[in-house]
Amino acid sequence: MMTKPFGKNGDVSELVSSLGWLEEDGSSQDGEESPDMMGHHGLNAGIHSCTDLGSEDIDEEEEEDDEEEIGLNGENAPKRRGPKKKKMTKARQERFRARRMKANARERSRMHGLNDALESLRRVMPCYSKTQKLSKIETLRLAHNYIWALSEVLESGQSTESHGFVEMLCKGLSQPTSNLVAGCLQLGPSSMILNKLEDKCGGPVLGGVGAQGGHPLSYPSPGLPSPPYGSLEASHLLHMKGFKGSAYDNPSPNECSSGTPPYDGPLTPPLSISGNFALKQEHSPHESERNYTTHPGHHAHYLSSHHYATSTPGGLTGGPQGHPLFQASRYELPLDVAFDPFTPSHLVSSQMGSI
DNA sequence: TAGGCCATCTGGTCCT
DNA sequence: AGGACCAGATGGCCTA
Repeated sequence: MMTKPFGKNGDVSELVSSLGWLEEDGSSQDGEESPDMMGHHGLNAGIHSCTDLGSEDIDEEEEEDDEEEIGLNGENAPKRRGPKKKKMTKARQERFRARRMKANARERSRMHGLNDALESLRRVMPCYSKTQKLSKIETLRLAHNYIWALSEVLESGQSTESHGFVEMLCKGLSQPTSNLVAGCLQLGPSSMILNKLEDKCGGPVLGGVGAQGGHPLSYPSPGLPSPPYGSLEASHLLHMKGFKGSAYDNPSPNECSSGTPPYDGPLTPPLSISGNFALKQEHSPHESERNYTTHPGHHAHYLSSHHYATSTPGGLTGGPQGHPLFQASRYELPLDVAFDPFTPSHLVSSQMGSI
């Protein structure tokens, strides 16, 4: 397992040793579940945790000191005052290990449950592919956008086939994910919007297009750990170009300027979840599993070399030319990618009905 | 090689 | 006391 020496975060070995993690010769007790794993953590955490653990077991120490206590300082060492120095007897080590292993198993199980839930969420996302999984963060963002977009549909009656709908879905997503979503939607180019945006912003849109092959609507996102996060909020696009009456008339605090956080926090959707969605319902429940077989050749390569959508900066257009929503007229999708904005709706509507 | 994403381990905190 | 939840740390894997 993880075998990393102490020292990166400070000298923990002394602390560990004082607690009995190390044998007298200083070697680690055991391998996989060795408590020396604590040394991997920050020094502060390590210190606190170790000392806490020490005090925690003081009670039982009384009963075991007799059996295995080893004089660390030798026979002639002066007796120390104050609280007894904690020693990790073998029995305690065993108990600790058992406890820790149990906790680890629980934590694993918990995380697996979380991942299962995330996978369930992926399946009801507008764009689902078994092989090209959305990353966790992208899944959550897309889910957020999806709810938001559907709410907007209810609120304004906007078509789910509009560019705006896709733009809502893509808001704040990484370029690859945006490409995936837009590609799945099979939307044609919309250079008009792009051009107008460029006019407004006085140049290539936020450095996203051309040279770096970024999302035409993307802009730098210094605050986020992940790559090209940040497609320009759809509302910015349409609002500033006078798309009155659209779903994007809601004011946005952001303008067409640099430095705007790509995922600007709460996009509180209108809470219009009381009724049923008036969406296309003709898809069978299994349609989300259908395959798109547009360009199998490319797909094979794509699928073999990309696991997560977010790890494909070139996106589904397979190149540096940017977002297919505006720049491509055809899309290369993974073989098993399944998208339509309506497929999940049968799930949504059925679930909404119970609300 | 750097960066992104992930699983896992771990200790702390809170709750029952 | 034990479990759930959380966040930090770490290493592995993969891709550009």
